[in-house]
Amino acid sequence: MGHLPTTARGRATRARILESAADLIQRRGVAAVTLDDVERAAGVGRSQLYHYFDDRDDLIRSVVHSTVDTVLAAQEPLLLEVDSPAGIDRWFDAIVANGTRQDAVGGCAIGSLASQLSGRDDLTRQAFVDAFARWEAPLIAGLRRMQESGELRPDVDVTELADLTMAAIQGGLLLAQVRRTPDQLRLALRGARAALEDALTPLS
Amino acid sequence: MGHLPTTARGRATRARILESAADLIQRRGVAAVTLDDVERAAGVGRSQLYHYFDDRDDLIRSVVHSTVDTVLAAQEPLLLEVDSPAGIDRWFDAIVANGTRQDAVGGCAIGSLASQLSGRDDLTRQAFVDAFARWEAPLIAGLRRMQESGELRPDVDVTELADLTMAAIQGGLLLAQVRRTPDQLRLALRGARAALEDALTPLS
DNA sequence: CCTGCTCTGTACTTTCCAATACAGAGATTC
DNA sequence: GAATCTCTGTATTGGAAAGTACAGAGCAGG
Repeated sequence: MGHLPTTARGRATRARILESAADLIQRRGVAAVTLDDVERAAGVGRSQLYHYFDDRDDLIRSVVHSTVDTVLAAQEPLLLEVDSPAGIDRWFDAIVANGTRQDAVGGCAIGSLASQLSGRDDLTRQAFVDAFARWEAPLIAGLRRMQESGELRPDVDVTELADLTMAAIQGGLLLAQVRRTPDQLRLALRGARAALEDALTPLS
Repeated sequence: MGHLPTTARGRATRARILESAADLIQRRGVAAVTLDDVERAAGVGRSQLYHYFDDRDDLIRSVVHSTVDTVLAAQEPLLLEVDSPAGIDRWFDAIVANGTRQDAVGGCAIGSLASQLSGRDDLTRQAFVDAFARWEAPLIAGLRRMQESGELRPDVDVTELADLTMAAIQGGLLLAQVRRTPDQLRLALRGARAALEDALTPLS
């Protein structure tokens, strides 16, 4: 890992590099982004890149971590409320809305990176394992609260339900990316929603 | 597109190039595969590559088409029988088995390519739209037969059910690739299976 | 101010890899 | 069996992009 900045200016520069790189990668894919591109987009020189990052691979890894943090931070408020059907609906709606943004190519920022890079080395793959685990944790916690409060049948495995939901999200986003329409994402989420419905306790 | 081979030897060489390239790409990702790699793996010289393909991009496009054909051909016998719960189970089992193969990194050959390349140009993206459509068609047809025979409720939208299933498969395979375990794939498919179960006519 | 640090700008070197050139081997037709 | 295709091997070129060198600017503490 390259030098971490100590001054405010340094932090701003490093952040700007990561932001630009993440944006470019998100749009064009990891392979199609050169260091020159990043420099131009971030308005920095070559020396800055190598001041803050060891090499290109280090930059990519940093982008992965940064992207994961950004995505999770953006969803955090919603993820804390996934302990009711209504809360889950709000979360799903946000995912659909995000996947429908005009500027977005569609697809999941994390999922896209994962399928591009998880075959690279085990360290990188592990980063995605962690990312998905962090993403799933609040969902599992929310479902567990629902189970404890009696909303969810006690015999359902909440981790399985969460895994199933994550798979639906990822698959839906991938197909939405290919077809450039959120329809299939909506359907996939509806499927996950149905699985949740099944796990609810029959109306008391 | 480069010259199509006219002799048996030529066909064998072209096929060997495509096979090696597809294998390398599947394992390392499109970006990490060089023409030298392909040459070495296929045991051919540089001139062969440029004899059968215009340039690198043409080779990649050809790999995409070839991969789609291979995957669909491999599943064809099972896909023709997805007109009963048992047939669908057999299909799902095959997908899980395929994702669990020792040599396979996991992930869907088509899905991985799609998320790497669908952002490239519209022509490439369209290839994946077609691929998924071709893949989904026999499933839709099977479900429709089930509906006509009364096995499936008449009010369910079979294309929605098929879309949902494809999303589950893709998401499950992506997560299986990241976690290197088929567990999540199995769960995702179980979710799709449950959605199907819901659509069956209540036991007569 | 001056000393030592972090940070930045530019020009250069090196490596890698796609693409080409060209000659030679193998096949096919008449 | 000569002529002309298709196919193959090796060596080279050209360009792009990663990585390096080094000097200079900005900013702290004494």
